[in-house]
Amino acid sequence: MLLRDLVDVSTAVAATRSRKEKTRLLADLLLAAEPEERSLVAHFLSGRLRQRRTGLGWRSLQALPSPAAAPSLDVTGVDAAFEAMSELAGAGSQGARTALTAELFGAATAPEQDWLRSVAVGEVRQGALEAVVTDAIALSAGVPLAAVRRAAMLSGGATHVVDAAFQGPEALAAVGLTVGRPVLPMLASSAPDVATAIDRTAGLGKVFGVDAKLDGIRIQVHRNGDDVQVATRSLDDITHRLPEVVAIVRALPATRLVLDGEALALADDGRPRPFQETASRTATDGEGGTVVTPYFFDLLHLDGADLLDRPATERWAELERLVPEQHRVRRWVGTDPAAAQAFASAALAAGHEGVVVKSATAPYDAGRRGAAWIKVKPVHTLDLVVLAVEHGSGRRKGWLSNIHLGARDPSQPGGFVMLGKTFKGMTDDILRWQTERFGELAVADDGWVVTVRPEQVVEIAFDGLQRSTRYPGGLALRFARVVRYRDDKTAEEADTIETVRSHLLQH
DNA sequence: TTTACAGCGTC
DNA sequence: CTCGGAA
DNA sequence: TTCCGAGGACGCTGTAAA
Repeated sequence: MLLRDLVDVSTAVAATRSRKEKTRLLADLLLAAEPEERSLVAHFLSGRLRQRRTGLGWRSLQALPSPAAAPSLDVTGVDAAFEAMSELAGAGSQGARTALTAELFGAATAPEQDWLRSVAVGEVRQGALEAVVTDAIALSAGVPLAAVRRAAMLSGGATHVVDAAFQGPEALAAVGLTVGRPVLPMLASSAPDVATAIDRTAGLGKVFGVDAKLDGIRIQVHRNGDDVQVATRSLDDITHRLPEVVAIVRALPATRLVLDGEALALADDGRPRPFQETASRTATDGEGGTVVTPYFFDLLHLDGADLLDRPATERWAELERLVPEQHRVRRWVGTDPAAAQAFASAALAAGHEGVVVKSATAPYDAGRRGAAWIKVKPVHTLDLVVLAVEHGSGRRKGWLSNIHLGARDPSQPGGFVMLGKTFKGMTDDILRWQTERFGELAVADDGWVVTVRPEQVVEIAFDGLQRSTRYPGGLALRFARVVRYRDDKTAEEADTIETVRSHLLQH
């Protein structure tokens, strides 16, 4: 299949907002592909390469050769080129990568170059990613969507099941949980408080569970005999980085199992260390000084029995039989909202991030973010001052979007210290308003960042503070988002860096 | 040999 | 990871 | 309800540049 055909479809998909129309366009292209190309085409249509890393990024794709006049590239050749780049390593590899890039992009027409750059940097914006492609796979193969979805979740993604889908419903149905092949993890939606979470997940009078929410990294552990694998949330294999987790799982009294949990670094007193320490340890090749401790909260398979479709209470019971308490997430089960709230407070007091309220009856819905699991985390707020704002891109082009946030700090030149940026929590109305407002306050514009007079106060919600080497205060906000602009406060009434530091002490 | 930076993954 | 818009 | 896309902070790794 010519790349041109794929790029044309991507352009058409981007041009319509109708999800059904997008699905139809994608399905038609899958049907037009040769059978051996279908999986690759599904990757490309999902906006992803088959290769996990190519070494290509925004920077290295800035300067490109002149585009070709006529299309000639085919999808298999493009995949081969990216594969070659992904295999480059060692001295001189950057030069070789540049040469391969020039060759590939030089053979591409202008629209093909645009698409190639987008897919390489992971920014294909066509209003359709894997979920819509999953619909398209079902439509083009003539099999039920639910069957494709389920197979995709259990095999780590839709692109893995394209061939099975085209073989028919029987082949799809045969795709099950396989020990040793990670499944997409079940996700949690969120609620502002425990009572709301209970209401949404169970309802009054029903049994539900409440898990402590640990601030570490998600791990999915598969064991087949002595063979143990550890996967991250995105199904990356990090087995070699976590030998202590491997040893713990290998010691469990079973031979075949799949566990879901969280791993984190602990202080000597057992309290969790800051997330950054866990992240550092789990991102490091080889054993570091920090030890990570696994805590499991679900069991998907045990010695030949798939537990995915069993109600949560049954999976929890099996988990309790298999895993000793010291490696299980703290869990409360009952019907009393007040007791649940007390458990949540205790979890916070123990240094955890919050809780996850869980349906007692729901199956393990791999890859889904539904009402069966609902996380609740406390929210902090500060009144900060906007120091600058960035021009938006994509659907925010033409608006001033990402704002730079400062706290009052008399010791700093200018009187403010920057704590981070945010683009979250802005409605289109707010975007319109702030575009006008910061236009009035602007004192400089380098084409990307507009510096403004520090006069506008904004109420910012955030999840916590982290140590920063980038920002002069040594602190940065985690998950900052706009709550509202405050026109009732002047910049002199905004929060100070000392107030911010006091938040750190509370935590 | 050391430093800077881009790419990539975690949340 | 969070949030708002849209189907 | 589900999906997408707007982009945040950090830290590790490998290569190029100093």
